[in-house]
Amino acid sequence: MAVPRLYRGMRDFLPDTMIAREKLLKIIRKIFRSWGYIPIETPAIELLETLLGKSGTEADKLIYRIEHADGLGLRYELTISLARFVSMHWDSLPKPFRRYQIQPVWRAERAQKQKGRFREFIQCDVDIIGLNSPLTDAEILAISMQCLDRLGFTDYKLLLNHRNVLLGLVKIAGLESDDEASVLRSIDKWDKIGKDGVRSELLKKGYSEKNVSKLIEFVNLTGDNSTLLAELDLLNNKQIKSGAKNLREIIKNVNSMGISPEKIVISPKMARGLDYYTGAIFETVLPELPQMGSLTGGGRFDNLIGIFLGREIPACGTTIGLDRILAAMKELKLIKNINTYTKVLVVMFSEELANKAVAIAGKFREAGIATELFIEPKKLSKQFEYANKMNIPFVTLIGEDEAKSGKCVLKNMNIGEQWTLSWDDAVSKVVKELKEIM
RNA sequence: GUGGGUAUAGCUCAGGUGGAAGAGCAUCGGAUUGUGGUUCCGAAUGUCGAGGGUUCAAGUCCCUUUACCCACCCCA
Repeated sequence: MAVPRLYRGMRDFLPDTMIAREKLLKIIRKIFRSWGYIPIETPAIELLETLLGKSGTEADKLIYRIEHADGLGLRYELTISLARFVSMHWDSLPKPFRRYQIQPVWRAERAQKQKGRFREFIQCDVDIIGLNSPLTDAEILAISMQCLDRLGFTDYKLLLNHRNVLLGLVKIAGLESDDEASVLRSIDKWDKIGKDGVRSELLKKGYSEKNVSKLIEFVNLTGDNSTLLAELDLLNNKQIKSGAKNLREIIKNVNSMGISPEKIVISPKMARGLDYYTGAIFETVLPELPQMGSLTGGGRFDNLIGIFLGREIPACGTTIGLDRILAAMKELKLIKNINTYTKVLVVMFSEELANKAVAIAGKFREAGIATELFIEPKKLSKQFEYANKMNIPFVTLIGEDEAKSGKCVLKNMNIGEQWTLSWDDAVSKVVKELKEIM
C-alpha cells in the first residue's frame, strides 16, 4: 500500500476553504472588472531564459526547474510572464492595456511551509501597461485598498515609498555601491530587526560607521505623510525631490478617486525585494499580524518590458496575495464557515415517492436555487440532521399526504417553522426569503 | 540551507521520578418508526511518527531518521 503524502508546502483544499476562497476571488475579480481591467492567462511553464530575464540570481533559487532538455521552469510570479506576453502581443493589445490575471505560482522556498507562506499559491495581479501618469499608480493603489476594504480588513496599512527616494538617500549617505539592492534589503528589515539590527547588518556588509549612521538617520524620518515629504525635500537632492513629488501626486489622486488615503503611510524604510521596480513601490501589511508579511505588493516597473521588447514601455501594477489574505482572514476570524452552496435539501421520503422528490428538486433548480436531493430514503431525522449540519437553510419534503394533495412541506431550518404549500408557492417563498437573507 | 521546538484516536491535547494507553470534540447507533439544533444512553477507534539501543519492563531514557511548527533568508 502506498502511503498518501503531500509534497511539503503543497496543500489540499477542503470544501469549506474552497468556498471561502471562491468568495474572495469573486469579490476581487469584480473590483478588477469595475475599473476596466480585462483578463489574460499565461502558461505555468516558461522557458528559464524568460524567468531569469532580469532578476537573475535572486529569483534563481526560487524557481522550480523542470527536468527537461528545453530548459524550463515553473513561474514564480506573474509579472515576468506579463512582460513576455506584452512584448509578444504588443500590436494586438489595446493601449493602454489594463489586464488582470489570477493564477497560481510556485516558489521553491528553502524553508518549509510557515504561516502564510506556501510553495504553491494564487496571485491576483492587476497592471496597467503604457502609462506613466501618477494617476496610474494611484489607480493601482486605490484598487488594492478597495479589495482589502471589501474583504473586511479594517486595520491594514499601505506602505508607500519611491525607488528614487531610497536610492537618493543611499547616495547622499555616501553608501553608493554596485550592490545598492543589498543595502535596500537591509533597510527593509527595519521593522523586524530594529534600528540597531539594520545598523549592524550594514556595518557587517563593510560600510563605514559614519555613512551608515547618516543613512539610518535619513531613513528614520518620521511624521505624517506631508511633513515627511517636506523633510525629504529639505535634503535638497534632485533624485529624492522627484520621488517625493511623485508620491505627493499619487496620494492626491487616490484621494480624488474617493478612497480615503488615511491608511497610506509613507515609509522611507520599505524597499521591496524584486529589483525591477523603477518608481513608486507599495505593499499592504497588517499591524496585528506582523509575521504574516505583506498581503499585496507592487510598484512601477518602467523598464521590465523593455528587456523583451527592445524599447521601454511604462507599467505599474500590484499583486493581491489571495492565499495570504485567506490565511490572514482565518487568523483574524474574518471568515464565515460555509460548507455548502445548497439552499434547499429535498428529502427522500420513500422509494415510491422518489419521482416526486426528483421532480420538485428540478422545480427549485429551474428557479435558480441550488438544490440537493438526499437520494437514500433514510430516517427523516437523519435527513434533517444532514441539512442542519451542512447549514442548508431550507428542507422540502413530499410524503404520502402531500403527494395526495399535490403539495409539499417547506421548512425554514433557521427559524424552525414549516408550511404546507403548493410546489410553486414553495419555490417563490424560498426565492423571497433568500433575497431577504442576502 | 542554518538554529530551536513538536510528534499519543479523525481533531485538540492529557499521560511527575520507566511498571497493563486516556479526556473533550467529531463519528456511528439508540431514546424519538413524518422532522435537525438541546439533552440522555450506548458503541467503535490507536503499530504512542519510523528504525535501532538500554532495561526484567520504554509512550516515558539514549541514538538515528522522517514529517510538521517557529526563527533566519526571501516574499504574496
